[in-house]
Amino acid sequence: MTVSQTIAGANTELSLHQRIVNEIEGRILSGEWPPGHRLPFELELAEQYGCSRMTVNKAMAQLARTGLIERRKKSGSFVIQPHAQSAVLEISEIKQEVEGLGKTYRYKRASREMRKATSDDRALLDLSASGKVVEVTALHYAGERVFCFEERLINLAAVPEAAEETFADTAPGSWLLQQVPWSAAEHKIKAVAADDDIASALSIPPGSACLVVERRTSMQGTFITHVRLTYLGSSHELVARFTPSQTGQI
Amino acid sequence: MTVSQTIAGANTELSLHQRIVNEIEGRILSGEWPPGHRLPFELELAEQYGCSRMTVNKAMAQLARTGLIERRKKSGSFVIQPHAQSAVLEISEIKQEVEGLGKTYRYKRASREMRKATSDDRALLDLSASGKVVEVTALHYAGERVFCFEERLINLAAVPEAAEETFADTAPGSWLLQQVPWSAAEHKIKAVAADDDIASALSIPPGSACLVVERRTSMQGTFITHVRLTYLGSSHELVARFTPSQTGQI
DNA sequence: CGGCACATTAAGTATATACATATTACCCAG
DNA sequence: CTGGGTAATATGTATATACTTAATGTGCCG
Repeated sequence: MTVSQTIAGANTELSLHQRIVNEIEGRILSGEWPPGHRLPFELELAEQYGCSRMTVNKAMAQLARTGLIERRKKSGSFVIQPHAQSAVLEISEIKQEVEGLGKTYRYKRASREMRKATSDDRALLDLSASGKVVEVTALHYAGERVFCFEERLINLAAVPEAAEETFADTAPGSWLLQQVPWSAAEHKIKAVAADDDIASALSIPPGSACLVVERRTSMQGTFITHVRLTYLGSSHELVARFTPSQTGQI
Repeated sequence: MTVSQTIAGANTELSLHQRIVNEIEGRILSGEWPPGHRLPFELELAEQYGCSRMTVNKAMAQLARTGLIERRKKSGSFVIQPHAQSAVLEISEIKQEVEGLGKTYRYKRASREMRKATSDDRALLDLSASGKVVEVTALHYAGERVFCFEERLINLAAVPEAAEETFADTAPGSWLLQQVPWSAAEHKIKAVAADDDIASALSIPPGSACLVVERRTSMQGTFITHVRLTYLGSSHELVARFTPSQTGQI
């Protein structure tokens, strides 16, 4: 431990390039360096911090990846104009969500059907050829109350193992996570009035406001599954957060 | 242009460390390297790619930041267990949203009031001391139709300039973007049935399902503004995407 | 046989160096 | 004054090197 480290205090045990990131981020967030402002050149910062250009470069590259600055050769680095607000939406599994509320979770399959893909199915899964699909509908309970109604389509061409699975006891969401570890997903979130089917499934009056989350999961370009989750509207909310520094960590 | 570059084809003009990121990402996404799998050591990868350890390190650091792998000294790097799905929700300004639909955008202020913060206001903005706030309600049109109803609170302690602004012609959202360039935000998304006020503002029958987005924007710990946007439910949907590679880019 | 010092290993950080690339600025010829 | 070629410049990428740090394993000695 050198003397300078002891003096530094709080910021100790942070790498230099991370400290540079933090300080620049602070200046941008505080408005000291407003959008459009040109930050010092790498060599200038290197001199200020008494380090090499490579170290500064590492910091600047990180800031550029998180979208706080834009870098132009020969011109320098500039604070970016805030465009669209983007926020990170954490979509946890329903079981965790329910247990997070302190309720006991229960799963109940309502129906399961295997069939040749209809034109509706093909639209939802972006299928060109006519393959087979499995459709599962299920209920997720929080305590005695229905929490969420699930309607799911699984593309059998992508997940042939789904033909053997009844989903009587396992929720298709967590089952699929075992089969297909990582994927890209596309979500649509909307509010709808409950139709008669949904109303009876959720035991609410027809016409009630419900939050609907539709997710389409793909892997390497082909769609695996499409799911529509219908929540009892007033009792459920999604939370999304935006913090510039963690952008990296989606 | 060397011969090898010409042969490479599609992947040309990608930096080596980015190519390494892509290939490893592919193996993880395809399931070839399942969660928990230990990837080759930096030195092994360096040899495979015929490059230095630094280059591999850059790639691995990026994968670690995006949350695809976890790195442990002396042990190696491991594919991470899939936790919660997180998706990036792009929340653009309403004007852009409307124009993206090919409709003409129009803004109309409904009311504006400056007052000492009530206890409700203080709860929404996390105010401890009793300061002043401005409350603005406004309508956003898409063509002839109301698209969205806005109810906004602005913390005057954080943005004193708001006292002088009437918001008769400028939407508070875009105005605030000028004043407070960068910030963190927290969103809640839910479905509600329109009460009488909302119903008359949006000219829909009371009880209709509406999508509500509530956003609380903070800077350096203090809350700037709270806004509730009420959309005509069935006509509007939010879209969120998850792609592992871009996690960095919020 | 148990515990602790020490060596080993893999990643983390930082540096100097080198060359590539994109873009701007400048200067000179027409 | 204008256009185009060229030099200067800031970032981008890659390398070899060196030292640090944390975790794991090993072996020695009481």
